Amino acid sequence: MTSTGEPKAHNRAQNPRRRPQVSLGLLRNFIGFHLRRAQDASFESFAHRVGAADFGPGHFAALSVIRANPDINQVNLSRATGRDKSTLTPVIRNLVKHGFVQRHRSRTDSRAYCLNLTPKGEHHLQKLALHAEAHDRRLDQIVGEIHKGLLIHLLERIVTELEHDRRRR
Amino acid sequence: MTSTGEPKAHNRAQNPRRRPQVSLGLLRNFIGFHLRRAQDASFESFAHRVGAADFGPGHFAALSVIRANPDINQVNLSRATGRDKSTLTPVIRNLVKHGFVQRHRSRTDSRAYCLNLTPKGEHHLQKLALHAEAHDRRLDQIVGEIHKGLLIHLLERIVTELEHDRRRR
DNA sequence: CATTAATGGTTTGGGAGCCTACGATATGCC
DNA sequence: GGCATATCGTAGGCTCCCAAACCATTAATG
Repeated sequence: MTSTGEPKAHNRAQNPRRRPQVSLGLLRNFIGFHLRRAQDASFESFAHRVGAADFGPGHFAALSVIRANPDINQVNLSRATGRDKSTLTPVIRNLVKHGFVQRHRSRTDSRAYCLNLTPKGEHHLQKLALHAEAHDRRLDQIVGEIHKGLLIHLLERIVTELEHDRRRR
Repeated sequence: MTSTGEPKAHNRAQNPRRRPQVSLGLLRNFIGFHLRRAQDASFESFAHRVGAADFGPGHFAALSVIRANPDINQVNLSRATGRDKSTLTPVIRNLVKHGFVQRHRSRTDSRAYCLNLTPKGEHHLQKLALHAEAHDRRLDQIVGEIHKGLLIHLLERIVTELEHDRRRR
């Protein structure tokens, strides 16, 4: 009898306002559930490091990929970061407005834009990268240096395999 | 020169409409990024298995925890599933409306509700669990039986450690 | 060429989630 | 008992995301 909704009065005196012990039931062994929890926690931690004044992780991902792929267009950027292209529209508008990204039409395909970092964007990304590295060092510390490679490998396998499933439908 | 935005005409003939090779840059080694991708992929795969007709993973998580913790209240449920209590309000309303969950006021705390599965809810959860187990078996297959325990352990460590950091702020 | 199909980008609509504020009740401390 | 504080549940507002519809342009096919 766990009685998580009906607290017993007698043990509140021994240990006031303690968190009740809640069982996860079936969820306990489900990878998907733990993925979600870990992702939420990681996101929150990163956002806190960067500070609400700056931008969210989405901006960091976009800047990072744009930097690594000069003249990338928005569809390829969206595929690389795993966000829908329509999600990227306001993000990029913001980055351009702040002068971090410069955008010009492709000369070989007049539908597409070419995205590039401005010097200001480079500088901003470097600043963000400091936070991101600190964040990642903390994660390294948690999972252990030895396991980091394995963890990333497993996560990548999950992504590629499930997307492969999806394509086969 | 990767040229992701300016496709060269001459290699399109050799290999038409292939996906351009995009570098992740700094993101490559960031655990947080891969967590997000894996979570997205897992979520999408699960949702597809269950089918849009039924409910999403959030409902499955709620039902699973309610089943494992009779008379649990909404705050404890929200903490166990990692969702804000206000997020749970419409979810629970839905579950009650469909007759999966029964809700009554606690007799020792008239603010709180006591949540329990109805027989119909039990049956529905069992049906969902079949999908969830198939989904999880696929994930087991991807990460390998050997690594599953380690993966879940690492994900749990990330959650507990980062939440510990948060509490120390 | 002309017509059809595919692609890049934006807009719109809806869902899910968080945060804040609030009313109602409970608890702690005089 | 009486007041301050904490807690349970809900409502409103906001952000983020995806999916579908759409326009403009490009590629494929006859």
